[in-house]
Amino acid sequence: MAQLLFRKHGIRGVGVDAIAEEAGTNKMTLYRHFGSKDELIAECLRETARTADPFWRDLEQNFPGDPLAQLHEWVRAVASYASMEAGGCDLVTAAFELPEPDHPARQVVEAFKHEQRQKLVGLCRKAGIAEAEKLADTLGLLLEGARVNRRSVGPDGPSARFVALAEAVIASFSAASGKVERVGETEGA
Amino acid sequence: MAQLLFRKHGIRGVGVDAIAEEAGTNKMTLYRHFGSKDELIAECLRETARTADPFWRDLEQNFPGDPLAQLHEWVRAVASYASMEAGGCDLVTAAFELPEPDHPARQVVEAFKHEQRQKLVGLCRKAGIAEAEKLADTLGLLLEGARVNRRSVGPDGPSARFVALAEAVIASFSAASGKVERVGETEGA
DNA sequence: CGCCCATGTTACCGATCTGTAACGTCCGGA
DNA sequence: TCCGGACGTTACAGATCGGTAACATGGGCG
Repeated sequence: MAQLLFRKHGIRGVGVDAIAEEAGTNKMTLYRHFGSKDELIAECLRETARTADPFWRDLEQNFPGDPLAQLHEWVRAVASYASMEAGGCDLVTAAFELPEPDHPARQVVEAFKHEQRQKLVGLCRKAGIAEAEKLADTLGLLLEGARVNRRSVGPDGPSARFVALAEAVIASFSAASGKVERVGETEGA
Repeated sequence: MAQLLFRKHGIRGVGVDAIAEEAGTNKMTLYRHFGSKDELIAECLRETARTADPFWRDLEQNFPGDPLAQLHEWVRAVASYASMEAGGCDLVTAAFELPEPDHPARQVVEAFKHEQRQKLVGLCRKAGIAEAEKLADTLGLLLEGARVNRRSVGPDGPSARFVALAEAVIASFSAASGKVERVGETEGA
């Protein structure tokens, strides 16, 4: 997958020749299929975005009818998903590296982000959170921040504590929703 | 400032000629001063990082001896700081665009991130927050996520609600610290 | 077999990029 | 006035990149 190359050298730092070689083919075939490097990038991101679908499917399948458990599992799963190095973060990286507002990759990124937010809001709502959108946005930004922080300062920074931080946020929103759960579980420093 | 060009076209999308023209000089002078484009980038980021110093100075100066007020002002200020388009976000962008682990710019980014985290932890501690590091990391990741989200999906996404989300988090940590303040202030959708 | 079409290969174009060389220019200080 | 150092300008080298043209190859199918 070309995403590995993009991650290592940056999208602009990878030539079409390198992509073709990594894909086991050659440049001409790539151009016959995608027409341009920008379209190739967009298709790569579409495929990356699709990796989130089985993720949500497993969530519903492993905890059917228990949205609160799904929410907690969401936290755990996104944290461990490829050590937070893949998925949404690659899309954000692309958005950073391709600032042109009309780049085909940007529509992919925006659609993906909007879709993930909607799913997370729905999960929070079904879990009985009063301020579902507020919690979903908090968790979404926390996750995005964690992924970005990991990429900028390494895996030993604050991103390593994402699960604990997210769980604390969920606990406070659950408490505010009247559902008295165990809150304030603190982990060792 | 070359950061404007970097923001518009990406670091790798801006040639040294363009930087020189924007700086009102020419390429040779830039090379005579910085030696290479990578060093020029690093120096740009160092200067960008320095813009955070007067920010913290103003915080201490406007609310002397009131760390809790400084914490709330921190939230408000980082949200409005250049509409969240500058500062730390440029450093993160650079880290994304320059994946080489030994690039001189990466040390600048890591040092800046670590320094900002230490300052925020200190502020939370002085504000009487029990789990100061936990709150500081939550706020830091929230901010990072908000800046990144704004750059990837535009200013109308979840990043627009950063202040409300951060305030809610601070309130929950304040409540957990025993300081009974007004919590759960909700803003209109 | 003979055809077709997807793929592989090579070479190339034009543009752009980092970085350098050589030379002209100008200004401030002794 | 003279000199030195910083700056400006032009041209260029070497490399890489996106994208294209022309042609060879090979396998599936009638």
